[in-house]
Amino acid sequence: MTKGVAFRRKTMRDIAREARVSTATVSRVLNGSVPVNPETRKRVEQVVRKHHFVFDSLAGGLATRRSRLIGLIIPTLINSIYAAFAQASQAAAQSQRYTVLLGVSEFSPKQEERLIEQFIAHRVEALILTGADRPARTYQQMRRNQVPFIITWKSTGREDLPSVSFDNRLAAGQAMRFLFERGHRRIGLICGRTEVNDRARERREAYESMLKEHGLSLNPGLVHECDFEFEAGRRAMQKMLSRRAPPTAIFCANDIQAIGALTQCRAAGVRVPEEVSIIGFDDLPISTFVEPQLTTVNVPAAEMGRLAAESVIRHLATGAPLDSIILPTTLVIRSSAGALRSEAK
Amino acid sequence: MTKGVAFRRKTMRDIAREARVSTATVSRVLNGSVPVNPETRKRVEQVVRKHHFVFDSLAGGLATRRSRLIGLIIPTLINSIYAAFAQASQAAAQSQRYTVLLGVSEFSPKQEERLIEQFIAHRVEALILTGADRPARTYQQMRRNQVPFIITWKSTGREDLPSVSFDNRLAAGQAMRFLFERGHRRIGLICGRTEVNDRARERREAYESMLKEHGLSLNPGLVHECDFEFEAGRRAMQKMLSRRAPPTAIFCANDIQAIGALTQCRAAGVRVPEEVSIIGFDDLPISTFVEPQLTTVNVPAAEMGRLAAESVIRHLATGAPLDSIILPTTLVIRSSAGALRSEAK
DNA sequence: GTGAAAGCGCTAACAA
DNA sequence: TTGTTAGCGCTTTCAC
Repeated sequence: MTKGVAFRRKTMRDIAREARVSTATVSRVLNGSVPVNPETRKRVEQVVRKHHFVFDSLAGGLATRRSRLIGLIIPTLINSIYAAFAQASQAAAQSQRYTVLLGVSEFSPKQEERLIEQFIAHRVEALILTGADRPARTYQQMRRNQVPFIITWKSTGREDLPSVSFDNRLAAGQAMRFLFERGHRRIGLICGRTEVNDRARERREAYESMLKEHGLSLNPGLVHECDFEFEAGRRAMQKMLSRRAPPTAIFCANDIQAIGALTQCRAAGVRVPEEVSIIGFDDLPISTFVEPQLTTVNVPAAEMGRLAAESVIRHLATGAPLDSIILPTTLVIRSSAGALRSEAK
Repeated sequence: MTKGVAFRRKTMRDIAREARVSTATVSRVLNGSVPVNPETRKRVEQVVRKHHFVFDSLAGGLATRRSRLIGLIIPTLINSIYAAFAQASQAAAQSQRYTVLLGVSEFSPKQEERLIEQFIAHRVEALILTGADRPARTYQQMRRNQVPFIITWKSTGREDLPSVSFDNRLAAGQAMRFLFERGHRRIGLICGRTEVNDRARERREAYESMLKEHGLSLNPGLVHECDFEFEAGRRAMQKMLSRRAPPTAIFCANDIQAIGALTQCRAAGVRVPEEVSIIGFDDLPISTFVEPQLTTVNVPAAEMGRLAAESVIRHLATGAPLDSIILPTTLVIRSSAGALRSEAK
C-alpha cells in the first residue's frame, strides 16, 4: 500500500517465483485445465490465497483473444420492461462467468453505433442488441470484426440476423383481435415513435393491417406516436377524447402509455371500460395495480433476456449456431377493455 | 472474412506497415497526444480509415494500466428508481469515453463480492456501489487492489468512504414530520428488508427515532419489512388494516410498496387520505399516475448517478479527491396524505 | 518528428 | 507433469 510509489498488483510471475514453479504452472493451476501434480497445485494455491492474487483479464484476454465480456445495448432503462430484460441477461451472463458491458442508446442509431464500436474495442465476444433497425454500416462493423450478435425484441425471420424475441405483429394482433371481437371499430392507437423504434413500427403495422382486414380505413387522427412516458400517453388520450367522435377503444403499444391514457380518462370523467376500452402491451407489474386493472399483452422480457445471453454464450462455447427463437405472448384479460356499448357507437 | 482460417483483426502493426511508419507513430496519431507531422498523420489516418481499424482496449489497457472501464453495482433494476440511477451513470461515463460494467447484486453481499472481484479482474478503474453495507473483506479487496470506489444511496459521513447520496434519515424524517404535523400518531411503516438493505435500515431508524421524539413507543405490529414488489406492499397494508386499531397513516419507504398499499386500500374500500394517509419515498414517475396521487419524497436518483460517475472520473483524470456530496431531497405533497380526521382517532 | 525495442501479464506450443 | 519461450497488440522511454 505504499503511496507515491507506483503500485503493482501481484502477477503470476510473483506467485510462480514464490511457489517455485513456472508461470505456466500457475496458469494451469488457475485454469484447472491440464493436470497438475496435487502437491504443486496445493503450493501454488496457497501462495495465490496468501497474496489475494487477482487474475488479470486484460492480459488473459489479450493472450487468448477471449475477453469474457458481452455487450448489451438497450434503448432505455426507464421503461422498466427493458430493465427486467437487462437484469435477466446480466444474471444469465454472470452465471457463466461472463461480464456485461451496458450501453443505453436512447433510441439513437448514432449513439448505438458509438457504443458498438466502443464495445468492439473492448473486445466483447458477443453483442445483444435491441431491434434490427440500424444502418448497414453498423452491421458491417460487427461482421468485419467477427463479433456475433443476437437481436432481441424483434423477430427478424432472417437467417443472417438471429433473433430471440416474440413476434410484435402477432402480439399486437392479439390485442386488436380482442377489441374487434368485442365489437369495436373506431379504435385508436398510441405507440412509440416508429421512426426510431422498429418494435413500435411492427405493432403499428399490425394495427393498420387489422383495420384494413376489417374493411376500415386508417384515420390519422386516431394514431398518436409519442415517447415512453406516462405523460405522453395522457396527452395523446386527451387529444383522442376531444374528438367529435372519440374512439371506443385504444390500443396502447406499451403499458406506460396505456397507464397515462387510463389516467387521463379518469381525469376527464370517462369511464373505462364502459365508455372507452384500453388495452396495453408489456404487462408490467404495475398493470394490476392501476384502476381498472389493465388488459394487456404479456411479453416474456426476462425470459428473452436470459435466452439471448444463453444463446450467445452457447455459441461461443460450442460453436452452435445462434438461436432464432420466437417466444409466445399472451393476452392477459383484466378490466380495462370490454365489449362495445351500443350507446357509445 | 475467410472462415476456418483464424481471423485476425488489423493491428497497429498492419497500419504502420502500410503507412510506412512505426507503430509508435500510429499510436501517437491515434492518441493525438504528441505532435506528429501533418503529412504523416494524414497518411496514417487514411490507412486507419481504409481498414476500419479498431483499437484494442485490452492491449492498450494492459500497456497503460488504464482500462477505461467503470464498474456499477446495484441491487436490482426492477425497482425503476435504480434503473434511472444506472442509466444516468452510464450516460455520464459514456460521455467521457468510459464503458460501464453492469452488476446486479440482488441484495446479496456474496453476489456483490463476486461481482467486485470479477470487475477488479477486468481492471475496472473505479467502482460505483450501492449502500455501505458489506463485509470488511470486500472493502479490503478494493483497497488492496487500489480500486477507488464511491458509495451511493447512502451518505456515509466517513472520510474513508466517499459517498454521493442524499441523507436517508433526513429524507425519511421529512415524510414523518409531515405526518406528525398533521396530527397522526398511530403511524405504520412499510419498508425494504433492513437486514440486507442499509438504506431501508436508515429510513426505519428515522421512523423509530421520530416516534420516540414524540414520546411514542414502537409498535412492532405496525412495521412491515418486505420485498420491492407492489404485491408485498399490498399484503403489508392488508395486515395493517385488519388490526383492531389500524394506523391512521403509513410511511412507505419506497413508492413501489406505497402503490401496493394504496391499491389495497382501494380494494378494501378504505379511503385515502380520508381514512388513512399514505406517504411514499422515491417519487417514481408513476406516482402521479395513481389515484390518489402519491405524496412522496423525491430523491435525485439520476443526478446522483451522474455525479457519482463524474466524481470517479474526475478523480481518475486529475487525482482530485472523491466527492462526498449530500444531495437534497424534497417532500412532494400531492393527495395521498392529509390531516388526521377526528373520527379516525 | 520518428523509430527501435522493451515491456504490460497472461497463454500455449514445444521440449524436456 | 513441468519449464522455456514466443508472442497477444499496444505504449513508452530513449536515441536519432
